[in-house]
Amino acid sequence: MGRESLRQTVTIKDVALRAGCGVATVSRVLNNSGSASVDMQQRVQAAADMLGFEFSEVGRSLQSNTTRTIGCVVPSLANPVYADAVQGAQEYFQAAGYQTLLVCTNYDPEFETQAIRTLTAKQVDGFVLTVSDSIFSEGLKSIKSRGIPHCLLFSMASDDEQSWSVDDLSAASRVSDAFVEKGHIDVGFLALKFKSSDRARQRYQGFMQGCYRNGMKKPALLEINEDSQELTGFLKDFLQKNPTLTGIFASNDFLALATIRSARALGLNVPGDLSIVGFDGIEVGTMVEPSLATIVTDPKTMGRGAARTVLSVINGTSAPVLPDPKLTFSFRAGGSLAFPAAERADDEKAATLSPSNNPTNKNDKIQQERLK
Amino acid sequence: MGRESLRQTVTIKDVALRAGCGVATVSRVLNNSGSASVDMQQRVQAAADMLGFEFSEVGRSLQSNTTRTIGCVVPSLANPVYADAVQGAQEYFQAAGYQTLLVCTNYDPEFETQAIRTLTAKQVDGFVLTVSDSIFSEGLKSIKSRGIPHCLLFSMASDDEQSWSVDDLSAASRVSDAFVEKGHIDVGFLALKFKSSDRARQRYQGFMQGCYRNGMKKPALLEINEDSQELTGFLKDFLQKNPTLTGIFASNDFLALATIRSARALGLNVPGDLSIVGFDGIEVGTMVEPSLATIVTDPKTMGRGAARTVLSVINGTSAPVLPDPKLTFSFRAGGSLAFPAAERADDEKAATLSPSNNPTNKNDKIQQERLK
DNA sequence: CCTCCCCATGGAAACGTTTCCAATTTTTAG
DNA sequence: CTAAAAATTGGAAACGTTTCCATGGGGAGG
Repeated sequence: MGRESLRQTVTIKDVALRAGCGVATVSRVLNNSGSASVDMQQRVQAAADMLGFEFSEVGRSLQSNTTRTIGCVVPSLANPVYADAVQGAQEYFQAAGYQTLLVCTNYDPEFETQAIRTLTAKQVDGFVLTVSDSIFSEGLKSIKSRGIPHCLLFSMASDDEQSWSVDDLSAASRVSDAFVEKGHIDVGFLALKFKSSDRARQRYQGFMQGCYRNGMKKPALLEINEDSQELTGFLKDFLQKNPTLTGIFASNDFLALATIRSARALGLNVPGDLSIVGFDGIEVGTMVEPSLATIVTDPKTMGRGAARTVLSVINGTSAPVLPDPKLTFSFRAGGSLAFPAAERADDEKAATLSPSNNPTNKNDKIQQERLK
Repeated sequence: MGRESLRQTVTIKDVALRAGCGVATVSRVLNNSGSASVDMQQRVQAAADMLGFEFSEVGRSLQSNTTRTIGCVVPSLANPVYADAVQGAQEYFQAAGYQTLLVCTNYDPEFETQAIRTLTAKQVDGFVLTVSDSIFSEGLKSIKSRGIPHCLLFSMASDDEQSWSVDDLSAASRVSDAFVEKGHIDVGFLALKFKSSDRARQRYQGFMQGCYRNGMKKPALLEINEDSQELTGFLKDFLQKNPTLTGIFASNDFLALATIRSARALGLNVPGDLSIVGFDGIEVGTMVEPSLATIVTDPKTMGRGAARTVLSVINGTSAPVLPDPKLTFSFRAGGSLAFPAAERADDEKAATLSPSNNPTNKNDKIQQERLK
């Protein structure tokens, strides 16, 4: 097509020519490094302005062996947890003069490896990443072996690295407390993409431990892989196989909301027939009726934290202290969790009215504040 | 600190040395360009593997004047519309071998300008952007004047450029139809950050036109700037100033959900005392009770489309055809919109039961399918 | 056996910067 | 006024690629 393929780009040479000096001088003036006479400064400035000159970061990168670019690898932006975390990281990087190269892996480990390889070739100065399996991740291995500064996000860290993440184990355990407080003994765990998510597995494990500790039954696991379209069918089967179940802990809030919908479609009353607890604490959880009982987290702070850590490694400054694991989450009560129907008569009012207006447990709220 | 600042990076020279040949040969072999003997190919391959060589994209970029990187500028990822659009664009770019440099402007025009400048310096090959004002955007001007391939996303395009966006005008007008069908005459418009969003302004204008066409009152405008914390207070004032209002069109779904919550906090019944309609069609809108009446859009497709357009400009291939404006949205009925209380008695059942299970208007659904 | 071609190969230039160093000019001190 | 010190300036190398071009060798056709 009629495309002018040569985008005229004005370089430091053009400026030097226009200003009648050497390129070294232009570089010094425009970077405020080294010395230059007032006259020369003006000539160079004028020439640069006239030509609309901008430094080419590519040339600079080649020379400085630095790109001021960070690779950011997350499973998906469809999950607001990651979207918020990325936003937090990006803002911090931007403020520090770094750009963010984003890749979504769609929870595919192979894709993750490939993406990390590409970003490495692009010479990113560092990485912030959520890997699907921090032990077996090829990409993470390669990053480590090359000694590229990095920080994990929502992934388990081994001893020699840092991770900003929610204490999934404790948080899930806390959920079992919430269930037992409301008299639930027999509850299930529902996860999407259990196989390819460290997080979901951690939560299940923590939940199992908590249930054990609280003397509850070992939670049955329902694992779905497709998008939640057919959730209703799966849920039906699940409930038939586990007829004594009174509650479900879903591994994230969307799944929890979808579960509420599916439960209703099956003619069940939430929380009367089935209590639901989510994980993540997305905002809409407070807007729905009944409000969603959930673990609330602060993804933006996590993202920002990971960004801080990476930059501290790059700059050789001291790393920010990771938050106390116990403060990385809090439990938010909500109308979706209440006493099972049999014992429910006298609690109905309290369960459906009070949590929706003031859903946050006071202690937990304080914790959450201190995290920021 | 004790940081090994020199990350040993193995270059093409090292490979050449190891393989006992010139750098040109290495380049040819590893790129499969030009010819090379079988023996040489093996030696080079072996050397490269042994050293763990990867091309430096920086060196390549300098040489080829191409970075295989696209700048992606959006207001925020906190809004799932943009998050989805970015994800769609990123996936398409990734598949085509391009990386995505992400910047969130937080709706700040100055920041937007700055970000575009930075990305330009980084020599991105193209841009996908949502600008806050497509007419006055400094950044957009500079992109155009430099002739950098770009495509707008959710922004009004001038004659000489392309934009993948929802037809806000028609969509908002369609909302007025929905209101009037349910017997509303006097409704308001609620927007967040009205000033700095093309979109909100377009929607208001379309809504006004639609209301006029339908013989409704001119919609009152409530504009809030802070995050929705104090929405309840603002809403109270607004309703007191406009006591005859029976419905509110919120400029996005989150705002709509927040409005429902605030309305309830004020003791109002939704939709009985106040009907609410949103915009965007986020998924949770179908999960809440009452389900949210809204305009549904397909941000991921939009993002992917913008990506396609940009790449077509870069490659000089023919641009994809933009979707018919009428197919960029559809109206989804929902329990949050019903006849006002006075006339509501006999519609109550239909309004609260039917839409929640099968919320999509049939015609609109077909349109939506064809958009993909 | 002699040409002529084609294939294989490597040297060197170019891409846009920064920075070292040497050369020249200006300033300062004595 | 002179010498030394300081400031100013430009040339050139280096960063990691790709690609143009020249060189040399081997095979095919005569």
